[in-house]
Amino acid sequence: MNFCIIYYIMILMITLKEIAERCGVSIATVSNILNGKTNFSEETKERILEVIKETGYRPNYMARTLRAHKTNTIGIIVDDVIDFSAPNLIDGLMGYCEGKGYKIVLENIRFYYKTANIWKSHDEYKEAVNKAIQEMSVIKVDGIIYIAAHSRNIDCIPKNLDIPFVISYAYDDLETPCVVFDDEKAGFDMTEYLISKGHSKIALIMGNKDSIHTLDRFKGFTKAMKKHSLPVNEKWQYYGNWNLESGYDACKNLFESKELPSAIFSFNDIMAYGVYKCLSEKNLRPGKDISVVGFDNREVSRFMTPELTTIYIPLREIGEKSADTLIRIINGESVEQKIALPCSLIERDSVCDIN
Amino acid sequence: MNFCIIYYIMILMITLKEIAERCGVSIATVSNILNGKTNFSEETKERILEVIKETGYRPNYMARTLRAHKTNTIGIIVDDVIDFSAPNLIDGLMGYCEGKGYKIVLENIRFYYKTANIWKSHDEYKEAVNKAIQEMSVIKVDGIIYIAAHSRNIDCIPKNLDIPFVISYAYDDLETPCVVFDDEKAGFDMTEYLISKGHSKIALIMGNKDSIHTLDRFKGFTKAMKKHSLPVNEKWQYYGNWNLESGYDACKNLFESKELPSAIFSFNDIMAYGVYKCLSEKNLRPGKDISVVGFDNREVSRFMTPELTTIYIPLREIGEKSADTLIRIINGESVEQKIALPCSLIERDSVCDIN
DNA sequence: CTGAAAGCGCTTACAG
DNA sequence: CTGAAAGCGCTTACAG
Repeated sequence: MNFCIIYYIMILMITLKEIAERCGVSIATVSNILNGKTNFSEETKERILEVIKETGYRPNYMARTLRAHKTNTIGIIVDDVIDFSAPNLIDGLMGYCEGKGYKIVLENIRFYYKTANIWKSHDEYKEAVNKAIQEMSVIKVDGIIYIAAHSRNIDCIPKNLDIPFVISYAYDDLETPCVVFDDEKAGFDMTEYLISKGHSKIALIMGNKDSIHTLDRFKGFTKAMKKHSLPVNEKWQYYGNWNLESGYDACKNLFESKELPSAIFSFNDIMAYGVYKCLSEKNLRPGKDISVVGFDNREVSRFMTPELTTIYIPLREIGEKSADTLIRIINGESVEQKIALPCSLIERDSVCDIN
Repeated sequence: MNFCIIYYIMILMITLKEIAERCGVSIATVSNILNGKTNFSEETKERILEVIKETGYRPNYMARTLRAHKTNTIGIIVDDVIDFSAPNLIDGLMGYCEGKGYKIVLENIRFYYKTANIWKSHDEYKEAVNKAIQEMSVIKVDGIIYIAAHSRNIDCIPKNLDIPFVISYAYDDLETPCVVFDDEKAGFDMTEYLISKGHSKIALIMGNKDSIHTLDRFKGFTKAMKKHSLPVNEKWQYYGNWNLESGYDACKNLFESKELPSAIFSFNDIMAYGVYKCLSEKNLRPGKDISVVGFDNREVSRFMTPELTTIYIPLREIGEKSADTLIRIINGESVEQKIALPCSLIERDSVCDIN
């Protein structure tokens, strides 16, 4: 039965005109009823609705939007779909859009892939984003959401762009609305958690020095330490580059210090895994001899032994909020310029209470 | 400079008519030149191309496709973007389409999310797929690719659908072209690899009993054993459900056998991780006391200690091949009905040579 | 080599 | 309460 209806649409391609003929009315009448205009006799209205249902008629999208200037389509430009945060972000976003009757067009910049293999300069990246925006503009999307792979200043969105635009997981210099998560608070919360477990000697394995994520998490850490009047040992602060090896190396260096910390706060789960590796070589047990925490709640964090205490980033929620914000803009409502969603701490078994 | 061009398009919205006026020719002439028709005086052609470039004119997509019936858009219907295989599949596919000048529209069925939370029956799923296909048909995509989350008979594609259609990562009863990977050969290869390392006593921790993946990998295993005239011990064969716990449980049960195998072939990496867990409780070292191999090459396989030997599934290649197949169909070329891409074995440190 | 005109399938004032 | 008509921005025979 379902199938029959589909056949109709695809093979017969019924038009407004035919519906009108079958009902003995004008196409204007059918169109108006279809668009929810009122003031029609119940009789004609019912007859038309009946025929529409029978035939499985669906308006021609191209014709409609050629006139009506609204496509009910939202464009997503994503830095890279293979980034760990992208799927959940996209899922949250699409789930929300679906509920509101929007279609999704996707452009994949392939940021990681291309920076590693193809792109020679930042200009090339900018050009790719511009091209993506142009594509979106050609098909007249109602709005665009840019999904970044990491927090940074997105500097390639044209000023005065007349398409509603929202940035997800990053921000820009202009007044473009953005939805991010609260790195600083997460850094603060994790630090306070460690302190609550009796840890005052906390080592840091951070990300790249110029990363916004590094900066903000560090700010949160510092605030928490200050709040509890705890001294911060700069010798225990390392910069990594988010990958396993850098976590491993940092941990190794750490053990050359005279005094050792009781806990290691790694700014992502992958580096925390490097720490585990290093500890195991030294016959030290994470969560027993020394506490370790991560960030991101990557799949690997559940598979580590002991399971890693970490920070959950509300990816799905960021996606939903981004979509909500964009749709508000489309509808002419006012929105906050910057929305920072809170993370939450996932307590597992990698921290011991030394109180 | 880039930006200026964009502004033009978006704000001024130049039309064919205006180009024609500026050049002192008819819109038909401009349109024809734009569409690569020949037989025009070099002079007019140059003048028109010049003005088009100057103004940054781009044809109105809606108007063009309303007439021309080709959208250069491909629809992707994906079981679930948050499935582990989806991002690379999508990436491969989009990379290929981009190169060929196609746009991508995405529909996310949210298979896992919905089966777990919302969907009550298979019919609801079918309806969702039908709805997605309808949406695609309304916007007149040139073709559709269905990306499945696991191999199975996709039974909800309308027969005689007049839109080119390709199934990725699964297949159907009809003659719909599909691109999958060769589970059986991968099972065979892994088994032969273990045999080459001196293992003849091989335990199996498989997936669900009715899974195509389970069936095919098992078939490959059996073939390899037979080829080398090795006996198969059915007591060492367990069915899991792909998750950590089932791998753990199977391993635990295995150790109640009188005789123990020298290697365990887990049909995915996650269950292999459960095996690692179980072994560590028994103070047995994977890769030393007993060999373990997995399947999928999930991120976690690189993070296990010792790193897991596993099977790489050519996700990106499947995506590319699917796109290639679809575009061939769109262009009226003939294609193979079923394409099975080979996997490859990734040798790491979880197998010891006992020759 | 170039252009007038019909038409793709709709929406939207406007008239009655 | 309903409909004739213009028009969205293009493409495509067809005529010259």
